[in-house]
Amino acid sequence: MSKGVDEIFRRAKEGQPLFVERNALSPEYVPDRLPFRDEQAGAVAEVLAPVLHDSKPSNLLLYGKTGTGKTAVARYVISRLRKEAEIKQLATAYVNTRLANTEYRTLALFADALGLPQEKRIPFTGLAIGEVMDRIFEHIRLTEARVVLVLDEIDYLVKTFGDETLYKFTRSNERLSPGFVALVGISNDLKFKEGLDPRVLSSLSEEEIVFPPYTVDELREILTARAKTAFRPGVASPAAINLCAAIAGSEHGDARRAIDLLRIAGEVAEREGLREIDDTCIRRASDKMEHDRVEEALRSLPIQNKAILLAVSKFKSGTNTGELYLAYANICRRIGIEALTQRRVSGILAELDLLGLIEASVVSKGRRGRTKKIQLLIGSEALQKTLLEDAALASLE
DNA sequence: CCTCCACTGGAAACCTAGGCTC
DNA sequence: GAGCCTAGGTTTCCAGTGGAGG
Repeated sequence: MSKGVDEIFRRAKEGQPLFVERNALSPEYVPDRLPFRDEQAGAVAEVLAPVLHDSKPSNLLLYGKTGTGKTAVARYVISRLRKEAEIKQLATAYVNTRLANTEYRTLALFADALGLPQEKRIPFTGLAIGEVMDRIFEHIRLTEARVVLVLDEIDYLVKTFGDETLYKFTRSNERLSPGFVALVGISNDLKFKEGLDPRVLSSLSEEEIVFPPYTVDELREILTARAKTAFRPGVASPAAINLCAAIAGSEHGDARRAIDLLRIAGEVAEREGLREIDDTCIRRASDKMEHDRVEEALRSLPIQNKAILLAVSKFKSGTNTGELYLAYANICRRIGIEALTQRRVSGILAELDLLGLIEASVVSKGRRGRTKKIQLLIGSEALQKTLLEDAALASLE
């Protein structure tokens, strides 16, 4: 055991660090220049420019698939805007509505970004949505704040909670003058406008900018630029960068994935004590990303979902809802937790399906009824190993 | 063509944990 | 402290259903 540790330390000491600026490959990093996005950045800047003359800019929608640079462009332009702006009351906020997860928390994060005074702070639960809204508007009115609010993954907000909140935002500005709230919406979903109230739509999409996916060539150039700041010279060869760009490019030009891949490949190479990133590192990084994704998903599951998954893993060749429920109830008994109802278990199975951990499709077996056909999509050994790390399940050894 | 199984999945009610105001 | 609010997970109830076997 200790030999392995020593070995790792020895190698780490001998090998030179490959990174000089690891941050340049982190997801939050906003580079000085955004290659291939000059046009879009310029367009965003043009829309927001009126802020500099203290008037409210048009609301704006940014469209494009994941990893096409929407968020980066928005952040980039906002940071430049802050630099230029002489108005004291300028406030900018960025909220990712999917990460915020609920309407309430989206508003709470927005309020945080505005810096509401201590006694007006939004607690993480307990207030009516309307009350939160009132506090925010009240604050903006009192401080005469000029606010640019970026709502990332706005399609998620609308899809799950409706467009009520957006409607209120778009209608609030009369009351706030001379302050205002300008919205910058970011959406992955090109069709999300269809479900929107026409009044919201016309106000929200006063301006629209579309972000096309990156081509493999563009990805390559982006990676080359990032690699130059991130690594020592010679660490990331053109061939290595090509491969990263190709792997990510085959998944619809997602720059975020490409950058993650390169960073992780660099970490793999560093740990191995290599001088440069080779193909094997990249392949392993690619596997690791997939593996981490699954493991992370497993770990963060509630205990009931874990018990259900564990029950699924007992059936080598698939099972159905009724049979699974018995196995699950048995596990619950053994670890001493209350079993959920079959209705709920059925719902959780659908959630696990959505996460890509199992496949649960409805099949009809004629006289023998209708049920979900359930199949594990990941290795059952790895799954059990990860799940049994949970103290509550450990007694199943 | 009809039946009837073993569920599915929608709807509504309920519960808990948190926080508000008075 | 009472009585109100919310989010989010769960239970209860139940009408609905695809298709193999009759």
